[in-house]
Amino acid sequence: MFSLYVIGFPLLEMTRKKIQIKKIDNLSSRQVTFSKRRKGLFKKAQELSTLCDADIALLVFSATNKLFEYASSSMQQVIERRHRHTTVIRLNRPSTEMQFESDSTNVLRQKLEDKTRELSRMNGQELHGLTLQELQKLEELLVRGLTNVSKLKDEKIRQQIRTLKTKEAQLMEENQKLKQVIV
Amino acid sequence: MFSLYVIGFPLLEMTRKKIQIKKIDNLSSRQVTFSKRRKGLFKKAQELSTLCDADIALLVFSATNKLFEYASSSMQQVIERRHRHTTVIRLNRPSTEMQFESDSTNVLRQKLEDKTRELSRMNGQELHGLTLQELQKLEELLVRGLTNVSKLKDEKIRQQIRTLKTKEAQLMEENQKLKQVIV
DNA sequence: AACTATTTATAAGG
DNA sequence: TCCTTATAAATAGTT
Repeated sequence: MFSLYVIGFPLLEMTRKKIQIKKIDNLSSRQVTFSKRRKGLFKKAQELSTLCDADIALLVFSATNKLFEYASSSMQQVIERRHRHTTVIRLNRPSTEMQFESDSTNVLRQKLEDKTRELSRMNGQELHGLTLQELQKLEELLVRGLTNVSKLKDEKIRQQIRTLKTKEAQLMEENQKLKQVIV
Repeated sequence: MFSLYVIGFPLLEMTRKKIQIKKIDNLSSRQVTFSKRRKGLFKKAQELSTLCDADIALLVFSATNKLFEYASSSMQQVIERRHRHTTVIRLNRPSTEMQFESDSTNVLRQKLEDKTRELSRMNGQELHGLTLQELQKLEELLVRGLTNVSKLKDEKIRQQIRTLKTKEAQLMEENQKLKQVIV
């Protein structure tokens, strides 16, 4: 409860401290943190649901593809509710669900046409008929997409740099050894 | 930072205390708490995602049916991933049934699939297989599209403002005339 | 929206 | 995974 301090410095430990929010390097620490924080997150979700009468769904896929989920009512229910919510708002975009089997040629043609138009719009073309609100939605969509793409691109670049640095280190080491053999 | 205590009793306040996790009766307290805790929850979700490389989706419907959502990648992606996870029986390609279909249908299907994937990618999804160069191209495409959309949107907004100002001026003029008639 | 005492979550360590 | 404990973070009640 109470720490012993001398002019702001803890006497007993220096180890427990604030962490940066970035991917934890060490695998086992990452797993431990995942387990702890996941538990905390689920608790918070269910508290919010209870306290404020909110309907909440929480889906967590671990890096190892394990699924953990919580839903205050039922997952299916929340997902469907979201679907209703978003399809009302979306631009005239047919849902992304694939129903290839039952589609006739005409339906396929229609779908293709819709997708083509939507692609055009995301490329900033065929925007004439759109209302201000629809333009705003489209803009948001593009920003989100761009954010994701940029994030991944940066991640890839960083990964490449890491790989190159590792290689560099290996080569330098090898080089050293070779030099020693020569001398 | 430091409270004044006398043998364990706070001298200054007794008000802030632990709450029970049950629905908050008072509406405005409930709303405030909803807002605060929702923010906290979303933060925790995104921290967990970053720290542990987890893919997370969080859906919150307020008691007033307002939707708040967070997804570390994309909502659609996470929901579909869950679908794949939970539906054990999933046939990717019932190829035997395709024998009956005409070529043109298959061609259409292929095209539709391509467009769908392209759209997903513009939404920042399905990016796994892409190379750095492909990501860069995609990013440029998105930036161009976004620029166009934003430009048009801004134009529309300015147009609206001009229209409103014109109307305002007309109304003021009319107003003046009416006043003169009255006086 | 801002403030702060208190509660809660959690990082490091075992 | 569970336990412990110091510290960081969230937040309940108030202004």
